Amino acid sequence: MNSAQLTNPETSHTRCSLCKIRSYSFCRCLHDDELKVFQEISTEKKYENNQNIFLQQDESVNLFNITEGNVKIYQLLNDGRIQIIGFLYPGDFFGSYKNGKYNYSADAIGNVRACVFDQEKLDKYIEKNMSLAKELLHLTSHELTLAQDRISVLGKFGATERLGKFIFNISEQRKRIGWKNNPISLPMTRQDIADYLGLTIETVSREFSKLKISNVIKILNSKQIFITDFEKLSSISS
Amino acid sequence: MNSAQLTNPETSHTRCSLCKIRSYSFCRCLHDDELKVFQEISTEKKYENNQNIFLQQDESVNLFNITEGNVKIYQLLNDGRIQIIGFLYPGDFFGSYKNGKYNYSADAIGNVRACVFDQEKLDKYIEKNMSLAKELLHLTSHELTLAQDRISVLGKFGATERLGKFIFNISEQRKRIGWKNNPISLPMTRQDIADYLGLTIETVSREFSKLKISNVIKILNSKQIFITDFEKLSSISS
DNA sequence: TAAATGATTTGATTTAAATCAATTGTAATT
DNA sequence: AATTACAATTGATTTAAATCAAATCATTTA
Repeated sequence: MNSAQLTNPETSHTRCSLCKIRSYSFCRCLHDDELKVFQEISTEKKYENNQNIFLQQDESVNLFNITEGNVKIYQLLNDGRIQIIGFLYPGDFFGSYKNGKYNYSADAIGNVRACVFDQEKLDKYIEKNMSLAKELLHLTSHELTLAQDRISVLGKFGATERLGKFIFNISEQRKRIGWKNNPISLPMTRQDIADYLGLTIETVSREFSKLKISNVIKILNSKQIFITDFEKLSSISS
Repeated sequence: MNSAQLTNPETSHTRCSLCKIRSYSFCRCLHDDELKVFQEISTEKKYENNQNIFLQQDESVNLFNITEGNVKIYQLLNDGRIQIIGFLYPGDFFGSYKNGKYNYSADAIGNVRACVFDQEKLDKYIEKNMSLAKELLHLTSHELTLAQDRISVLGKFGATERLGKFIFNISEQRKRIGWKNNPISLPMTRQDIADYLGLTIETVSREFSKLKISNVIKILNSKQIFITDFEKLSSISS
């Protein structure tokens, strides 16, 4: 459950240029010649299902970029409650910090590969590459708008709207990264969804059943759902 | 309620160098010689109480930096509900956007002065100034951690914890910008606090009363509160 | 000063979601 | 196939916060 594996260094000289998710990732702004230098400052690591990537209280020394699989980032409140901040997908980067500590913990959902950057090295590289600095600024700014939208969802939406928007957003996100967006797979558990939406597992389950009964979705199995009525789903999601 | 005033251009050549809040603001990273060029790309505007600064559906052409007063940024949901994303103070910048539109609306609370930047001009300036680019990246990244913390509050905290943390945070923030942090003034209305905390005005009012009865705070008047027991307030805020 | 308006507080009732409890479903292990 | 363990669903009850309603307080205006 610990100690991630490094990929074979003999193949790593072409790692970035072969990377399938680069066009969704912050490194998309780099030219081929820049890429050769850039890939020297990161290594690819593998994580298995439920493996912890870092904890909130850890010294924040790395930044991560998902190349394969899903990651959940979450805050543990001091009485044990969990709030999942986000589910991350290939191309997403994570590892933001406050006062030298990470601002959340991160766990792998399923098998995960990620580019791991040393924060100081990345910082030095950014210093010499304005386009990367601007790309990171725009991406972080975009992350901020997503977080702000989520504040509205948690502050004002009811359970039905929350789950509706959750499913709708996942479908949109799948389209964006070029995956099939109809039967969609939900890699996370019901408990994870509940901890993400600020609800309990029972409420989430009931809301899934309501969506099923009102013919908005079909539940193929607990991790595969088919959206029957996009129109209705969209209107439920406010 | 509209059309903001420009300050006298004859005094503006020293505006940035005289600016009292620069040490809390993103422009703090600029040297005196850089400042002379920098202040050419912004103008200072005044807004009065409740005046709208921009709307969510507006084309996002400007970025703002508060020099005086308070601003609330909020999202209007399509059925009229309001979620206040944040209360902003001198030194805070705002105006983040998604797809060319602002991601929220912004109103003045009381009298406000703000530096107004043309987004394109600022972008061009950033291009030539790496330290400003990095400062903005770090600041945006910090904003993101604050938004993530707020997601946890709205997802998992009850009414008592929410108001407790709200008061506690304001006190901390006042300390940070060098203002007195005990009798603290709350420039916003109870309705605003409710819309910020994802509660109703009645619940907020009841929670204020509970804090008063349990001798955590004294309510001097509805907009001035004195914190009697920081220890207890801190523990309530989880 | 009185009237009027708006903001805030307090009380009574309702409701959406949490909690408590049991059951069903699914996958892994022997 | 039976056993175990875990995940998900469904039902009954409780509860925290919303809603509905009225009273109080503060500020502006006549």
